[in-house]
Amino acid sequence: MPQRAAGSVTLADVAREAGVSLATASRALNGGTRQVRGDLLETVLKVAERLRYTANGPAQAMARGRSNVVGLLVHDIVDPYFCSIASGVMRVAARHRLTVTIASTENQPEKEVEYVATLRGQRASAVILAGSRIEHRTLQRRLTVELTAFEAAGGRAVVIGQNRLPFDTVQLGNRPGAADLAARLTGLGHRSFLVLAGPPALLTSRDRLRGFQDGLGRDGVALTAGRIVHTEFTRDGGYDAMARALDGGFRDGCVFAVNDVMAVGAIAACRDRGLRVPADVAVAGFDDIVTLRDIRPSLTTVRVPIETMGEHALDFVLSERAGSPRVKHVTGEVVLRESTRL
Amino acid sequence: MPQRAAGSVTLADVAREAGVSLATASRALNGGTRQVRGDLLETVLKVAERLRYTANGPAQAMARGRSNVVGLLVHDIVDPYFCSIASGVMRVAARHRLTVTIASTENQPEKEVEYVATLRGQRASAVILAGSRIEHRTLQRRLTVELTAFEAAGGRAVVIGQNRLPFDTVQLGNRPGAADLAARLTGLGHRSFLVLAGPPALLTSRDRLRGFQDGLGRDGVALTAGRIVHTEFTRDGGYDAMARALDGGFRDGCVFAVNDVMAVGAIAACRDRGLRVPADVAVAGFDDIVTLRDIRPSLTTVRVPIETMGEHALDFVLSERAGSPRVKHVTGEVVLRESTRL
DNA sequence: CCGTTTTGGGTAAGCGCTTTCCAAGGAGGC
DNA sequence: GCCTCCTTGGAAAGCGCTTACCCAAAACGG
Repeated sequence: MPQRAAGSVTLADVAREAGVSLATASRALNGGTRQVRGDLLETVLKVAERLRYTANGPAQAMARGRSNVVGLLVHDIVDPYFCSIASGVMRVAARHRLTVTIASTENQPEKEVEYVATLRGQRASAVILAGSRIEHRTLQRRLTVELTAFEAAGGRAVVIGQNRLPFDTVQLGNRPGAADLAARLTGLGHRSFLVLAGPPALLTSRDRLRGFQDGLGRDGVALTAGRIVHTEFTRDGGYDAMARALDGGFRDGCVFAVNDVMAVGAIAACRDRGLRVPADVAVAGFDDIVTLRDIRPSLTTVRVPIETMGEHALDFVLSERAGSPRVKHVTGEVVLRESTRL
Repeated sequence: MPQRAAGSVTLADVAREAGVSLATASRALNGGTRQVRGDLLETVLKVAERLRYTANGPAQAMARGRSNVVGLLVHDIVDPYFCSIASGVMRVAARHRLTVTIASTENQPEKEVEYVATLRGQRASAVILAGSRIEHRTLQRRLTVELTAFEAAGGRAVVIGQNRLPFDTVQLGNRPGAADLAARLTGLGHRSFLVLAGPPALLTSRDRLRGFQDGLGRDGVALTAGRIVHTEFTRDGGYDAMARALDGGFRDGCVFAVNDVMAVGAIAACRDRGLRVPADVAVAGFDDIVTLRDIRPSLTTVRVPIETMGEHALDFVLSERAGSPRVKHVTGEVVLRESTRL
């Protein structure tokens, strides 16, 4: 048996000191609906305060069969997109005395399954998947199984991004957002396009690419296969892909990088090759990352209410479970800036 | 009593199915030093696998008197500086099967005390304070009391930043770093300086300011009080302070913003007033935030191994407690780039 | 070949809470 | 004034694990 940790005050101490039973002390401090007589309540609270009592989280979690932990799964914690989601989640969580634990898959989607299992073990009250879904049947099926087990064990699962899993989802309108962007760019007079897309399996990237094609198609502009470059979903991915395209002879067109950090990489690649943006090459991104608003030329992009998405996700967690999975739609808004001026 | 959560497999289930006692099952799956006979071990592992058993975290934590949670306290999770620290901490944590919970004080240092208390309640194995210490006797005393209680309860406390609290500390050489920067800037020929400092109480800001003054002093350059502007430790703070300085007539000098995001704000303010950097105003920052490396003009700054600091912090957590607080020194390195070219 | 260690399985006592169940007392209703 | 209903305190049964302790059997030493 572990020795009693020194200096740790238990509920029993408070109860004894206050001259009430354990049950009463519990009800006074962390209880639910049951009433406690006014004077007793006050005494207990006062004693707890005096002894600097803090409830033992694990013990509460065990007795209740549920902890107050919300797990947030991201692909990369340094990516400002995920930071913003985390910020939204944490702000709402703090208001409801929930603890947020963050785990990063480091861009290995198979780790999601593993982390959900861990969170199930922790009896977490919810798990929020913030990373893009991917096109991978086996993996997504295993994830569904694990998430179902998680919900069966009493937790809540919420997905941010694509509505591909049978759980409450905060869905971002990637496709319409990208279509709008395409329309605005053709409206500006652009006719020759290049898309820097992420890994082919990444749904966020696919949707943005497809939406962009939708938008171009409506204006009768075609995007040939050669004008789609797949790369990493990162700044360096954007840089490399842009560099390759330029070395392959691409000039005088408009580049759509499927996210802002890739767009920043693309601009850097252009600059390193002596090309001016937007004079020689126009560049647009997606997300409107706040940290990147000071990039010059300022980036044409699609503004996404990222923090709000995190807040919505936690709202799902806090609300009653619905009969069937709910979807909260969130839309982006095109912001034209210098990087695509013609 | 909470009803038994459906679909949740307990260690007892595994033991029964494997035909061994609870103790043996426990020792086979999560046990410490005690040996389990080979065949039994194998059976237990196989059964656990088949039943998809996951240990109940809270129960383990309660039985052991300690959870495997590490709490990370930051001032603002969207700030890339803290993201990088979190990244370093999480990378090491994942290797040691530790769970990281992040809490943001939202720049209200008094919340630190509160969060440490919560973590004590969670029986967290460690708490890492990542935000800058502040000059505030009462608050720091209360924090020390709380952290001492935390360690008395068996946890580990680690501080990143200034060595002001009697706990293991990863100390960043802000003062020498800023002094080096000052030396290099005077070396470049700069003679007229302006410092955009953070809130007066923030030690990170104070140390960088003081170090900068040290460095200037060695080269016989003085910094008058009028040339120090206090502002928020953020991008917008940098913008506002720079704008005020320019409106107050500041021209033709070198601006040291005590961190990179403030420097970015300062550059934006210059641009908005039609001033060129570095031709009209030179600007330097501190931190070398990766996300900001694509800002043009590229930023002269002091490179800080931020992720490494997070890693060191967790190394402290993982190592044995020493007799007296240990300090790991980390230094910055000046990187001259375009923004201060003369 | 017997006494002494060592090895390793099992039993059961907690860890610090929550919550069910029971009982006692008070408030109303007739 | 008796019965019922409501309120609220307390006793105690867990929640799912870890581990101290016990004990049988194997290993070892002389």
